[in-house]
Amino acid sequence: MAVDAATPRLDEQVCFALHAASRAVTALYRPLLDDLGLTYPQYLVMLDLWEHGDRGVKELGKALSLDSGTLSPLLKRLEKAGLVRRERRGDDERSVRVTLTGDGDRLRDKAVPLPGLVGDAMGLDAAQLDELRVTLNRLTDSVTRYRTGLGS
Amino acid sequence: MAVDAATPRLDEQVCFALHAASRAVTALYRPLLDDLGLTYPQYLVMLDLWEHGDRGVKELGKALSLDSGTLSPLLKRLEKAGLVRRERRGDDERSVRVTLTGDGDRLRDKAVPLPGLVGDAMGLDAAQLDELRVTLNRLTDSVTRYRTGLGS
DNA sequence: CGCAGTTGAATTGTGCACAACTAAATTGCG
DNA sequence: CGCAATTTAGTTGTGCACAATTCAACTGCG
Repeated sequence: MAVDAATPRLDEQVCFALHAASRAVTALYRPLLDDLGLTYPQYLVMLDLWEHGDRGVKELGKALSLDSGTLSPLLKRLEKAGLVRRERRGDDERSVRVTLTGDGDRLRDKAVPLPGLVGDAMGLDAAQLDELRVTLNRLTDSVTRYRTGLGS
Repeated sequence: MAVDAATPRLDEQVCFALHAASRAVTALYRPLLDDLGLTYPQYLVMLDLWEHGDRGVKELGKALSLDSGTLSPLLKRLEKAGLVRRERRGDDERSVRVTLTGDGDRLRDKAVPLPGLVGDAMGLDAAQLDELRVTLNRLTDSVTRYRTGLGS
């Protein structure tokens, strides 16, 4: 074999395929989310709030794997847009509770059709999408465990 | 069915699984790439240069799906780190040729083991990784075509 | 009670992603 | 040739990702 046989090739890297796919999907969402006045990460936060209604910053961070350095300014922008309220909890002044406003709650209706549209554009059938999601979640779990110490 | 049956659920979204997986893999690379003095996007650029040796900014952008707004400052940082040279072409002064320096070329050896390490951490066997890569590339193509006009 | 240690959010700083715009070089057409 | 249209990088501005730090609020232990 040639000496450079081991040189990593860009188009063979799963990591690059992952990176590219993620950016492509975000780019597909962008014009749709523009109509709702949201960015993609803001949309993920709203999805969580629509589902759970009432969250601490810490809880959001855990659900989305984001830290306060990302969430704090993002939540301030959502607050400025009138979609959420942020208030210190009475029982623990350290923690901030994030709540949907009326506008934030109503925005949900406009968001309902998005996943269907995006799913269609992916060019995979329901079974393939399901399998992909399962595989990606396994990969994320595995990588995260690996990364956070435990070797397996 | 309940009125909220259609509310998109975060953990059912393929887009979120993609986003989370991509960030988890980048986070796994980070400490490894720190040893090479590279960030993950810089590593992708170096992969392309190790493979092709000599590239215009435009070519890099096409290969990595990045525009000059991202690449220009990134390439300047690589130049400052002594890994690449940037020079205007003689025959077309608009275009900038990016070349590896000796240090940039030598760094390749240190990068060879990375994909193997990361592949292991993903917890999937070779066949699953291969299938995942193919599926992601199909998805990216499909989404990109959809996004850039042609409906199919 | 008092204080060390922990926890939760925010801030700061670096770098990427991308849209919108600028500016220079080149191409091609009348 | 002369100029409009195109091509190529770079710049500016906004927002996300994340490390490192700060600070206040809380907890628990002596």
